[in-house]
Amino acid sequence: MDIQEGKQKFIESWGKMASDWGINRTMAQVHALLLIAPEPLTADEVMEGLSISRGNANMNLRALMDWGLVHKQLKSGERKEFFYAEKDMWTVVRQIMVQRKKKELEPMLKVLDEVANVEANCPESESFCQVVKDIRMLSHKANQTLDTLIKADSHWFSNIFLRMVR
Amino acid sequence: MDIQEGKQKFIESWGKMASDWGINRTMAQVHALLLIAPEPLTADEVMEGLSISRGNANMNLRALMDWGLVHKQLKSGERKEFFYAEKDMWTVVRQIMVQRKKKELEPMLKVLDEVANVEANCPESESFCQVVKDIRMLSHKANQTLDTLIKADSHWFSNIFLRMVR
DNA sequence: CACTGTTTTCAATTTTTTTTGAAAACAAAT
DNA sequence: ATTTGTTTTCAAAAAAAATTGAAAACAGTG
Repeated sequence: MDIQEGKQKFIESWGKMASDWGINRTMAQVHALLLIAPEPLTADEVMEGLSISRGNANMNLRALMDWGLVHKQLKSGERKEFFYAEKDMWTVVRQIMVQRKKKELEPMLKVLDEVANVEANCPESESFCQVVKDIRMLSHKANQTLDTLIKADSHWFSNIFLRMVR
Repeated sequence: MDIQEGKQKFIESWGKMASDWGINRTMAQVHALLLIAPEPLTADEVMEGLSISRGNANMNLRALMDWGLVHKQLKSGERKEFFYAEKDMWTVVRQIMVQRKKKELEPMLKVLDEVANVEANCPESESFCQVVKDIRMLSHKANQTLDTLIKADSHWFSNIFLRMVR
């Protein structure tokens, strides 16, 4: 396998994994392309590199910026915009946690909390209340854990892992 | 909100969260329905309860059994099959980790390891090699952590959380 | 202001994923 | 071996998600 093949494989694989996790495949491929690019790229280079349309490239670049995974760079003199990916992987992981927590975990927690108010008249529906209670507890724990991880720095994060694995 | 509304909301919300995470929404709704059911349900009750077709119900029940989240029960005398969900939430989480690790993390790791063999001639493509190296390390750590969590029992798991959050 | 290179938008199209439902397969009971 | 109640399969249909591309908007420049 040469470098070119390797890059190709990496981009594909990153896209595949993302789509398994409910993230637009192309968005992840744009991300991968920028991650391994030695220099910031223009929208045209992204279109070219992945054989996608201008609209698609633009939308996914914007989405990546919303996620805080990609940034825009303006080169003085140049009219074009350049894009580069955040390369610190701990920051990447953190941003993903921030976004998914906000968009997915928190709405679920809200519903669970609302539903838990029904629990007052619980005996009527034993198993429902028990399940809600358990999931609610687990989700709140997960939420706390995420908060902690998000605040943690990379070094601290490694420690956590070590402690768990030991 | 009454119990009935509460159940409805829970099923919807569980389905929404699942589809955000790349899991078939209906599969999660079937799961939710069985989770809160006080007794095992037949395929017909699932169809009825979620207004879905027989084929759909059957496929998603099977998928849930493959994931180890739902089990089949045969009642002696009865011709029909009954289905019930695993209700221990730690087991549910564990099974989900097992499956997703196998289907998603491991293939990605395999690709990263292959791609990493290119690293020998790395200086050619500095940023690519660096990114692969970082992601590879992080993924291997995540993999180890999952292995540990999967082996852990519920009590141990709570401890981990406490240690992290503290 | 008019020109030019660029980004953004979004309705229409394409692709992917999910769902349906009827036919086939299966299995218990007679 | 046939009937009966049930589950499974899978091609076709429907629904959802992603993508295109051309027009509009935008922003420097002369």
